[in-house]
Amino acid sequence: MDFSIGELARRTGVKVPTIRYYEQIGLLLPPPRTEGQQRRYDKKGMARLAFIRHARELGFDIEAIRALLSLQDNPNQSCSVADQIASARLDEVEARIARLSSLRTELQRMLAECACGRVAECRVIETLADNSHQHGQLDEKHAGS
Amino acid sequence: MDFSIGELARRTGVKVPTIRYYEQIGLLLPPPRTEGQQRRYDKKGMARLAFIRHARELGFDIEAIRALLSLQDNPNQSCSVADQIASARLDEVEARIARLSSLRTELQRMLAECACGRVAECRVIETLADNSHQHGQLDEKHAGS
DNA sequence: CTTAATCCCTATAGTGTCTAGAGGTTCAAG
DNA sequence: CTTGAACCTCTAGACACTATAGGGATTAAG
Repeated sequence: MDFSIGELARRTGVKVPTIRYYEQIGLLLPPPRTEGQQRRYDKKGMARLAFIRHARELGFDIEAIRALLSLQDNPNQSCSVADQIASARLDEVEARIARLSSLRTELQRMLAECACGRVAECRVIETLADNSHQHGQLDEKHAGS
Repeated sequence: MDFSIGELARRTGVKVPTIRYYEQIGLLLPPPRTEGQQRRYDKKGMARLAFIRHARELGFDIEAIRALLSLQDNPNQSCSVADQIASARLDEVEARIARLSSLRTELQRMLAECACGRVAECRVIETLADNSHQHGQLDEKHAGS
């Protein structure tokens, strides 16, 4: 009914050192140990790790996950905070898609020219170098693998 | 017509030490200096930096940006080289768009289904806690801030 | 022309999120 | 009871910044 860190890694797809790292930074609670100091996990620990992994996949940063976990831990409060976190993330994702789409168009244009044997006149910089940018925070800095 | 590093930082939203860092790693060419060794930038340098910033926001890593800039820097290089770089980047862009689109879908669904009541019924939390997900690779590792 | 405030310089060290390695210990299969 | 895979801690490295220290340059006011 309980299993080692390697088994947990296999079941969740999170690497062993990463699991230890999450424990170190307090995302995972220290699990019980065997006599020989090896970690033993149960279903609950596994669910928590799966939650973290899924959230990381969606691009939430560690602090956002910490917040989401604390909501999960006391489920009697309103979920508007969770909503807020998720919709902020959605906004980011949508903005990103829009920009990537215009970059895609430009790269396609350059490739099309190239195919015609013309020396591509590269406008990648102009594509993204619009000065109508907002100086918001850059994010997704640390989306994990 | 030319301006200091601080002014450039203000205009592009890239922090001063980051600009110096980009110069150090060769993404930005060393600009001319004043008598007193202070950097002076012009419009062209600014466009290049704005481009780098946007590309980082979109999640390109430094090496990818180096490749994109090299398209810009030597427009006379053989079409096949440019083609290779551009199409590799295009693949990356399209993969990124696909990934973000599915994130968007999932985030939208999470939010739509959340009646915004107690956390206990919160779809956002529930969706993340759902352990029936596949163990795909995490990506977007180097999305910029 | 002096002075003070503000900016800039280099160099080094620290951050977050992992990931990899060394060197040693524990566990489970046989 | 032996052996080999898996575990342990600790340290260091990768990436892309970010902050700090200690000092010099530039600019606006007086």
